[in-house]
Amino acid sequence: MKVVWDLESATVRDVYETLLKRRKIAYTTVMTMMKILEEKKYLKKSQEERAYLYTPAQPKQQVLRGMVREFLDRVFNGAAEPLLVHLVEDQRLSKKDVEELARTIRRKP
Amino acid sequence: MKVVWDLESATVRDVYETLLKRRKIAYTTVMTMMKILEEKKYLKKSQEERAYLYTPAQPKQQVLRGMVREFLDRVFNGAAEPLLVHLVEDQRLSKKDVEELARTIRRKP
DNA sequence: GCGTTAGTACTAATTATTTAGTATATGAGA
DNA sequence: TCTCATATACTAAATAATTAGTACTAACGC
Repeated sequence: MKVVWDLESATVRDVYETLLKRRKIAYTTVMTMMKILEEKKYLKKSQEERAYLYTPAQPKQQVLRGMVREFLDRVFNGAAEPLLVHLVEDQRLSKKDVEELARTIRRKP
Repeated sequence: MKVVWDLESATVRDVYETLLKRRKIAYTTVMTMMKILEEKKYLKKSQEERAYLYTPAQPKQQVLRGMVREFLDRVFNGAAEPLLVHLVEDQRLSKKDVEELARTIRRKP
Protein backbone atom coordinates (compact mmCIF):
# COMPACT_ATOMS: atom_id res chain seq x y z
CA MET A 1 0.00 0.00 0.00
CA LYS A 2 2.75 2.41 0.90
CA VAL A 3 4.20 2.01 -2.55
CA VAL A 4 0.91 2.68 -4.30
CA TRP A 5 0.29 5.66 -2.06
CA ASP A 6 3.66 7.06 -2.94
CA LEU A 7 3.12 6.57 -6.63
CA GLU A 8 -0.52 7.66 -6.43
CA SER A 9 -1.35 4.84 -8.81
CA ALA A 10 0.69 1.93 -10.03
CA THR A 11 0.76 -1.21 -12.09
CA VAL A 12 1.97 -4.49 -10.71
CA ARG A 13 5.22 -3.86 -12.48
CA ASP A 14 5.69 -0.50 -10.84
CA VAL A 15 5.26 -1.95 -7.41
CA TYR A 16 7.34 -4.99 -8.25
CA GLU A 17 10.29 -2.88 -9.31
CA THR A 18 10.03 -0.66 -6.28
CA LEU A 19 9.97 -3.58 -3.91
CA LEU A 20 12.75 -5.31 -5.77
CA LYS A 21 15.13 -2.56 -4.79
CA ARG A 22 14.61 -3.51 -1.19
CA ARG A 23 14.37 -7.27 -1.33
CA LYS A 24 14.12 -10.25 -3.60
CA ILE A 25 10.54 -10.92 -4.51
CA ALA A 26 8.71 -12.57 -7.39
CA TYR A 27 6.57 -10.62 -9.81
CA THR A 28 3.65 -12.94 -9.25
CA THR A 29 3.92 -12.45 -5.51
CA VAL A 30 3.28 -8.79 -5.96
CA MET A 31 0.43 -9.60 -8.29
CA THR A 32 -1.22 -11.83 -5.76
CA MET A 33 -0.80 -9.25 -3.03
CA MET A 34 -2.38 -6.55 -5.11
CA LYS A 35 -5.23 -8.77 -6.14
CA ILE A 36 -5.94 -9.46 -2.49
CA LEU A 37 -5.71 -5.79 -1.60
CA GLU A 38 -8.24 -5.21 -4.32
CA GLU A 39 -10.55 -7.87 -2.94
CA LYS A 40 -10.25 -6.25 0.45
CA LYS A 41 -11.18 -2.92 -1.08
CA TYR A 42 -7.91 -1.18 -0.46
CA LEU A 43 -7.15 -0.90 -4.14
CA LYS A 44 -9.27 -0.65 -7.21
CA LYS A 45 -8.12 -1.50 -10.68
CA SER A 46 -8.84 -0.16 -14.12
CA GLN A 47 -7.84 -1.65 -17.42
CA GLU A 48 -5.19 0.57 -18.85
CA GLU A 49 -3.40 -0.34 -22.08
CA ARG A 50 -1.74 -3.65 -21.49
CA ALA A 51 -1.88 -3.89 -17.74
CA TYR A 52 -4.21 -3.00 -14.92
CA LEU A 53 -3.64 0.26 -13.20
CA TYR A 54 -4.27 0.11 -9.50
CA THR A 55 -5.26 3.11 -7.44
CA PRO A 56 -6.09 3.45 -3.77
CA ALA A 57 -9.75 2.77 -3.12
CA GLN A 58 -9.81 4.61 0.17
CA PRO A 59 -8.07 7.78 1.25
CA LYS A 60 -4.79 7.02 2.95
CA GLN A 61 -5.85 8.98 6.01
CA GLN A 62 -8.90 6.81 6.40
CA VAL A 63 -6.95 3.58 6.22
CA LEU A 64 -4.36 4.79 8.68
CA ARG A 65 -7.03 6.00 11.02
CA GLY A 66 -8.57 2.55 10.95
CA MET A 67 -5.25 0.99 11.80
CA VAL A 68 -4.64 3.37 14.67
CA ARG A 69 -8.10 2.75 15.98
CA GLU A 70 -7.69 -0.99 15.80
CA PHE A 71 -4.31 -0.89 17.50
CA LEU A 72 -5.52 1.40 20.23
CA ASP A 73 -8.54 -0.74 20.96
CA ARG A 74 -6.65 -3.99 20.92
CA VAL A 75 -3.62 -2.95 22.91
CA PHE A 76 -4.85 -0.19 25.15
CA ASN A 77 -8.56 -0.89 25.26
CA GLY A 78 -9.12 2.34 23.44
CA ALA A 79 -7.37 4.63 25.85
CA ALA A 80 -5.02 7.05 24.19
CA GLU A 81 -3.23 8.49 27.19
CA PRO A 82 -1.18 5.39 28.01
CA LEU A 83 -0.09 5.29 24.42
CA LEU A 84 1.10 8.85 24.69
CA VAL A 85 3.03 8.08 27.80
CA HIS A 86 4.84 5.32 25.97
CA LEU A 87 5.66 7.56 23.07
CA VAL A 88 7.15 10.13 25.35
CA GLU A 89 9.07 7.64 27.43
CA ASP A 90 10.43 6.02 24.35
CA GLN A 91 11.58 9.41 23.17
CA ARG A 92 9.43 9.23 20.12
CA LEU A 93 7.81 12.44 21.19
CA SER A 94 9.86 15.32 22.38
CA LYS A 95 8.74 18.07 24.65
CA LYS A 96 8.77 20.27 21.61
CA ASP A 97 6.47 17.99 19.63
CA VAL A 98 3.89 18.03 22.34
CA GLU A 99 4.09 21.79 22.79
CA GLU A 100 3.63 22.18 19.11
CA LEU A 101 0.66 19.90 19.03
CA ALA A 102 -0.84 21.78 21.95
CA ARG A 103 -0.39 25.02 20.09
CA THR A 104 -1.91 23.64 16.91
CA ILE A 105 -4.88 22.21 18.68
CA ARG A 106 -5.42 25.39 20.60
CA ARG A 107 -5.86 27.26 17.37
CA LYS A 108 -8.56 25.07 15.91
CA PRO A 109 -10.94 23.75 18.55
CA MET B 1 -1.31 -11.71 28.20
CA LYS B 2 -3.84 -9.20 29.40
CA VAL B 3 -5.41 -11.82 31.60
CA VAL B 4 -2.13 -12.85 33.17
CA TRP B 5 -1.17 -9.24 33.68
CA ASP B 6 -4.43 -8.62 35.43
CA LEU B 7 -4.05 -11.63 37.65
CA GLU B 8 -0.34 -11.04 38.17
CA SER B 9 0.19 -14.76 37.78
CA ALA B 10 -2.10 -17.51 36.63
CA THR B 11 -2.49 -21.15 35.83
CA VAL B 12 -3.93 -22.36 32.58
CA ARG B 13 -7.17 -22.94 34.39
CA ASP B 14 -7.31 -19.38 35.69
CA VAL B 15 -6.92 -17.96 32.23
CA TYR B 16 -9.26 -20.52 30.74
CA GLU B 17 -12.05 -19.60 33.09
CA THR B 18 -11.54 -15.91 32.58
CA LEU B 19 -11.66 -16.23 28.84
CA LEU B 20 -14.62 -18.56 29.00
CA LYS B 21 -16.72 -15.74 30.39
CA ARG B 22 -16.20 -13.88 27.18
CA ARG B 23 -16.28 -16.61 24.56
CA LYS B 24 -16.36 -20.31 24.02
CA ILE B 25 -12.86 -21.71 24.04
CA ALA B 26 -11.25 -25.06 24.79
CA TYR B 27 -9.02 -25.59 27.77
CA THR B 28 -6.29 -27.01 25.60
CA THR B 29 -6.41 -23.99 23.37
CA VAL B 30 -5.47 -21.81 26.28
CA MET B 31 -2.75 -24.27 27.19
CA THR B 32 -1.24 -24.11 23.75
CA MET B 33 -1.37 -20.35 23.71
CA MET B 34 0.36 -20.09 27.03
CA LYS B 35 2.99 -22.58 26.01
CA ILE B 36 3.75 -20.52 22.94
CA LEU B 37 3.85 -17.32 24.97
CA GLU B 38 6.33 -19.07 27.18
CA GLU B 39 8.46 -20.11 24.22
CA LYS B 40 8.39 -16.54 23.02
CA LYS B 41 9.55 -15.39 26.43
CA TYR B 42 6.47 -13.48 27.39
CA LEU B 43 5.62 -15.85 30.17
CA LYS B 44 7.66 -18.05 32.41
CA LYS B 45 6.37 -21.02 34.28
CA SER B 46 7.12 -22.60 37.59
CA GLN B 47 5.91 -25.91 38.87
CA GLU B 48 3.40 -25.24 41.55
CA GLU B 49 1.51 -28.07 43.17
CA ARG B 50 -0.40 -29.82 40.45
CA ALA B 51 -0.21 -27.26 37.69
CA TYR B 52 2.27 -24.79 36.32
CA LEU B 53 1.99 -21.24 37.49
CA TYR B 54 2.70 -18.77 34.75
CA THR B 55 3.98 -15.30 35.42
CA PRO B 56 4.93 -12.49 33.07
CA ALA B 57 8.54 -12.80 31.97
CA GLN B 58 8.86 -9.18 31.00
CA PRO B 59 7.41 -6.07 32.58
CA LYS B 60 4.14 -5.14 30.96
CA GLN B 61 5.43 -1.67 30.20
CA GLN B 62 8.31 -3.13 28.26
CA VAL B 63 6.11 -5.37 26.15
CA LEU B 64 3.70 -2.56 25.38
CA ARG B 65 6.54 -0.26 24.51
CA GLY B 66 7.81 -2.85 22.05
CA MET B 67 4.40 -3.07 20.45
CA VAL B 68 4.06 0.66 20.16
CA ARG B 69 7.51 0.88 18.67
CA GLU B 70 6.80 -1.82 16.14
CA PHE B 71 3.50 -0.26 15.15
CA LEU B 72 4.98 3.17 14.82
CA ASP B 73 7.84 1.95 12.67
CA ARG B 74 5.68 -0.19 10.45
CA VAL B 75 2.82 2.19 9.91
CA PHE B 76 4.36 5.62 10.26
CA ASN B 77 7.99 4.89 9.56
CA GLY B 78 8.75 5.82 13.11
CA ALA B 79 7.27 9.28 13.11
CA ALA B 80 5.06 9.95 16.07
CA GLU B 81 3.49 13.24 15.05
CA PRO B 82 1.24 11.83 12.32
CA LEU B 83 0.02 9.28 14.82
CA LEU B 84 -0.89 12.04 17.22
CA VAL B 85 -2.73 13.89 14.54
CA HIS B 86 -4.82 10.82 13.91
CA LEU B 87 -5.57 10.39 17.55
CA VAL B 88 -6.76 13.93 17.82
CA GLU B 89 -8.79 13.81 14.63
CA ASP B 90 -10.38 10.61 15.72
CA GLN B 91 -11.31 12.25 18.99
CA ARG B 92 -9.27 9.81 20.94
CA LEU B 93 -7.38 12.72 22.36
CA SER B 94 -9.09 15.81 23.49
CA LYS B 95 -7.65 19.26 23.66
CA LYS B 96 -7.56 18.78 27.39
CA ASP B 97 -5.56 15.58 27.17
CA VAL B 98 -2.91 17.25 25.10
CA GLU B 99 -2.73 20.28 27.37
CA GLU B 100 -2.35 17.99 30.29
CA LEU B 101 0.39 16.04 28.63
CA ALA B 102 2.15 19.25 27.78
CA ARG B 103 1.95 20.33 31.37
CA THR B 104 3.21 17.00 32.65
CA ILE B 105 6.10 16.91 30.29
CA ARG B 106 6.99 20.47 31.07
CA ARG B 107 7.48 19.56 34.70
CA LYS B 108 9.90 16.71 34.14
CA PRO B 109 12.26 17.36 31.26
C1' DG C 1 3.88 -13.95 -39.67
C1' DC C 2 6.51 -15.32 -35.68
C1' DG C 3 9.11 -15.59 -31.86
C1' DT C 4 9.79 -12.92 -27.59
C1' DT C 5 8.08 -10.27 -23.88
C1' DA C 6 4.86 -8.71 -20.48
C1' DG C 7 0.60 -9.47 -18.54
C1' DT C 8 -3.07 -12.15 -16.14
C1' DA C 9 -5.58 -16.13 -14.15
C1' DC C 10 -5.30 -20.08 -11.78
C1' DT C 11 -3.04 -23.10 -8.74
C1' DA C 12 -0.13 -24.38 -5.12
C1' DA C 13 3.67 -24.77 -1.72
C1' DT C 14 5.15 -22.92 2.65
C1' DT C 15 4.73 -20.98 6.93
C1' DA C 16 2.32 -18.97 10.78
C1' DT C 17 -1.72 -18.69 13.66
C1' DT C 18 -5.60 -20.33 15.93
C1' DT C 19 -8.12 -23.88 17.80
C1' DA C 20 -8.69 -28.21 19.68
C1' DG C 21 -8.44 -33.50 20.17
C1' DT C 22 -6.19 -37.66 22.24
C1' DA C 23 -3.21 -40.11 25.20
C1' DT C 24 -1.23 -40.32 29.42
C1' DA C 25 0.10 -39.25 34.18
C1' DT C 26 -0.93 -38.02 38.78
C1' DG C 27 -3.08 -36.49 42.90
C1' DA C 28 -7.28 -36.56 45.87
C1' DG C 29 -11.02 -38.59 47.79
C1' DA C 30 -14.35 -42.72 48.56
C1' DT D 1 -6.58 -49.11 46.50
C1' DC D 2 -9.44 -47.74 42.86
C1' DT D 3 -11.59 -44.29 40.37
C1' DC D 4 -12.37 -39.69 38.84
C1' DA D 5 -10.94 -35.21 37.90
C1' DT D 6 -7.26 -32.34 36.38
C1' DA D 7 -3.01 -31.41 34.24
C1' DT D 8 0.33 -31.83 30.63
C1' DA D 9 2.56 -33.47 26.29
C1' DC D 10 2.00 -34.45 21.86
C1' DT D 11 -0.45 -34.22 17.67
C1' DA D 12 -3.31 -32.23 14.32
C1' DA D 13 -7.11 -29.81 11.86
C1' DA D 14 -8.49 -25.40 10.04
C1' DT D 15 -7.53 -20.98 8.57
C1' DA D 16 -4.92 -17.17 7.08
C1' DA D 17 -0.84 -15.06 5.23
C1' DT D 18 3.09 -15.18 2.33
C1' DT D 19 5.45 -16.43 -1.66
C1' DA D 20 5.75 -18.20 -6.05
C1' DG D 21 5.13 -21.47 -10.17
C1' DT D 22 2.67 -22.64 -14.57
C1' DA D 23 -0.25 -22.05 -18.39
C1' DC D 24 -2.20 -19.21 -21.43
C1' DT D 25 -2.86 -14.71 -24.07
C1' DA D 26 -2.00 -10.60 -26.45
C1' DA D 27 0.90 -7.21 -28.18
C1' DC D 28 5.38 -5.70 -29.94
C1' DG D 29 9.48 -5.71 -32.69
C1' DC D 30 11.60 -7.59 -36.52
